[in-house]
Amino acid sequence: MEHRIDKIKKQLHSQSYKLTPQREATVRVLLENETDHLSAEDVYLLVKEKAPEIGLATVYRTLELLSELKVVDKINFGDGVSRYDLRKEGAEHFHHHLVCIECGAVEEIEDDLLGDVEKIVEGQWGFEVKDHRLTFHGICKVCQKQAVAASSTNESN
Amino acid sequence: MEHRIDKIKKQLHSQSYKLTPQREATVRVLLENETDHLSAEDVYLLVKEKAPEIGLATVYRTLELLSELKVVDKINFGDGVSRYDLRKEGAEHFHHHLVCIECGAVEEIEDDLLGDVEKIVEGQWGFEVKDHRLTFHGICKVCQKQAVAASSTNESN
DNA sequence: ATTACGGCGATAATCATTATCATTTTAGAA
DNA sequence: TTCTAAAATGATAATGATTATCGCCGTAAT
Repeated sequence: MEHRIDKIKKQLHSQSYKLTPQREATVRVLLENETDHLSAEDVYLLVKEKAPEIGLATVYRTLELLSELKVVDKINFGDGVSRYDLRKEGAEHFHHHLVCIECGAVEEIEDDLLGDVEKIVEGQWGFEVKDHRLTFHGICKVCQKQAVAASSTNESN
Repeated sequence: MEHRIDKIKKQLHSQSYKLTPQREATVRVLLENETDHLSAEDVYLLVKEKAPEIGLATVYRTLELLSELKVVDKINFGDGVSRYDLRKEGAEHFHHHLVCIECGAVEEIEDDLLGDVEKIVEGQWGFEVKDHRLTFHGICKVCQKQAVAASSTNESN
């Protein structure tokens, strides 16, 4: 953890930004909730537990800054809010998401699934790919099971 | 065009919705600007040219309705607004986008690039894919050329 | 003709995000 | 260490997209 904080600190310094206590607290919250997809409000509430004096605007500013530095990715699942997702260590590409349309659960996929597709896009469309966003919408394992269970209960229908 | 309007009319009727003049005017605007990615405000202004009495709220309501019926897809490129994109005739899948980070141009790709990837997701993660969103961010052909031109002009640097 | 209801337009309300501004903190320079 | 300019912060106002409300209208069935 400290290692990753240090790394982010260096990234900030390289652009002559500082790792202020507020920024550090925000980064720690992101690290501690790496598997979630927190909104700015979520982050704000969590940071407040450790640093109650922080303001919402500062959280927004910090998330925006981290986003510019590509430390986090700003994503949007179609509900009205932006969510912030820490890039994995040394991750070249943005990871992918599986969003369940039943329960809303979001699962992450780290594997690079798009290598071939990117080659096609670059070759066939002459488009120089810098990043991508891939989200699948569908039914997660858990909800599939529940659907099966529900249909066997109501077999009379 | 009339054929597609008819089809949408039937889709509405099948859920006991009506194709009112306002809804028809909105659909026509979408059909006439099929290659664009209009925001609700954009649609509103265009519909107003034909039907000046229409209200913004009605446009939002209509777009929401069409979205539920899967006649349009609601997409989000990270600027603060939702955009609405007509599904192609008989398109099984949502199409993909290439967004240029230089000039903001958006190109569409109709080809199904994700067949193999979806198989992996279904097989390896047990996730039942219903739909997907794929957007590449990068540099479009035009901006690539301009970058080359600019660098040859400034070769002294 | 009456009524019930879906749909409408105008506009107020909401909610996430951004801008403003006075104050505080910080990193060097003196 | 003290001073100073720039950067950062917190509180809050402003913005802007979207949604909710509400009174009214047109239609279709009674």
